[in-house]
Amino acid sequence: MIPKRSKYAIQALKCLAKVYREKKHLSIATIAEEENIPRKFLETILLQLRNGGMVGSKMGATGGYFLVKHPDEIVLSSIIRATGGPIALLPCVSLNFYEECTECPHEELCGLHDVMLEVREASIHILSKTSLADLILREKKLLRKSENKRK
Amino acid sequence: MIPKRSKYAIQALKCLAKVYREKKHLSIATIAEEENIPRKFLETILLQLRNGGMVGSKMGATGGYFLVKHPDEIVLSSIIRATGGPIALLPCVSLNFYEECTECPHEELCGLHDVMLEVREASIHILSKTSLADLILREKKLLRKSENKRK
DNA sequence: AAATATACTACTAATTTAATAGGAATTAAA
DNA sequence: TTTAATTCCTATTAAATTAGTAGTATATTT
Ligand code: FES
Ligand code: FES
Repeated sequence: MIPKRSKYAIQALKCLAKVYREKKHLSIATIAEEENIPRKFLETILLQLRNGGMVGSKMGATGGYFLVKHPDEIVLSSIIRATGGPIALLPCVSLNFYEECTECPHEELCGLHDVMLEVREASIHILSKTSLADLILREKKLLRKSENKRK
Repeated sequence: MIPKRSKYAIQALKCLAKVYREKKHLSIATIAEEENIPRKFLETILLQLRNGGMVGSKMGATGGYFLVKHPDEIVLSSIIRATGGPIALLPCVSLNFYEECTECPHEELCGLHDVMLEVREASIHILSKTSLADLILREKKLLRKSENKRK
């Protein structure tokens, strides 16, 4: 499971992606309300994303946050990583939260390690080819599909 | 990440799988030492696996645990599930730990949900085709490979 | 009987994550 | 130049989860 922090980050960035073309920026409060995220919590998340160079901010009244890259270029795996979420199922196969398995004598000889590497690769493959733009596109498709059903 | 509990369970079952043919059973203490797992913790894990019908036990002196199914038929996904480990990256796409996303208005219209479903499917696909027997086989292959390298 | 196991339940400790608090700094507009 | 709106930053608290332990009952073999 990824932390809520990472999920909230994805939601917030999706929100910003939607206004990217108009070069608008959104305030924390706006995003928090839109996406049902606790405002103060979101504040720390956006700060983290800004320090990680994923978003930009403008201070003062009428300030806010905005994407610094095109929604096509921001992929889910980097958002999860930037917010400290592990993708792998075991620490010994995690790129960013690597920890040795004290109970396994040799990582290179461990069958479980080997399988979990494959799982990680499969997950990362999907998460790093899916961008914010893709996410929005998917939602449009899902909406069309559900409208067709209703008929 | 899956809990340590699940990792320990896989290790312990792999241990039991290795003696399956000889119809032997192993004591908790033996497995704990072999696999570097805290004995008392392993006790609770094996109990859970027994209550879940994955292993059998024999009480009393010379007692111990043994597999009730062939190592070919016990797959990683069921071990992880039996020990309460989530495989999905979000509760809203978890089969066994499902929880609604309070912040997303409609699950069917959520792009993130959609992507995370794919990730879950990919992970489960690997984990449910890998059995204890496969794990042991993999380790044999890894050993051969590392021996060749050393030459 | 003694020794060696599992069965069971409850508890404690440790860690992590989620969320909040509160004020400083910045900017735009009244 | 004051006021209102906003980000910036750090510390703290609260909540939840997980890891691990303790202790005793029960069963089986020798
Ligand atoms: S090395 Fe990590 S599971 Fe064995
Ligand atoms: S419904 Fe779970 S992420 Fe949107």
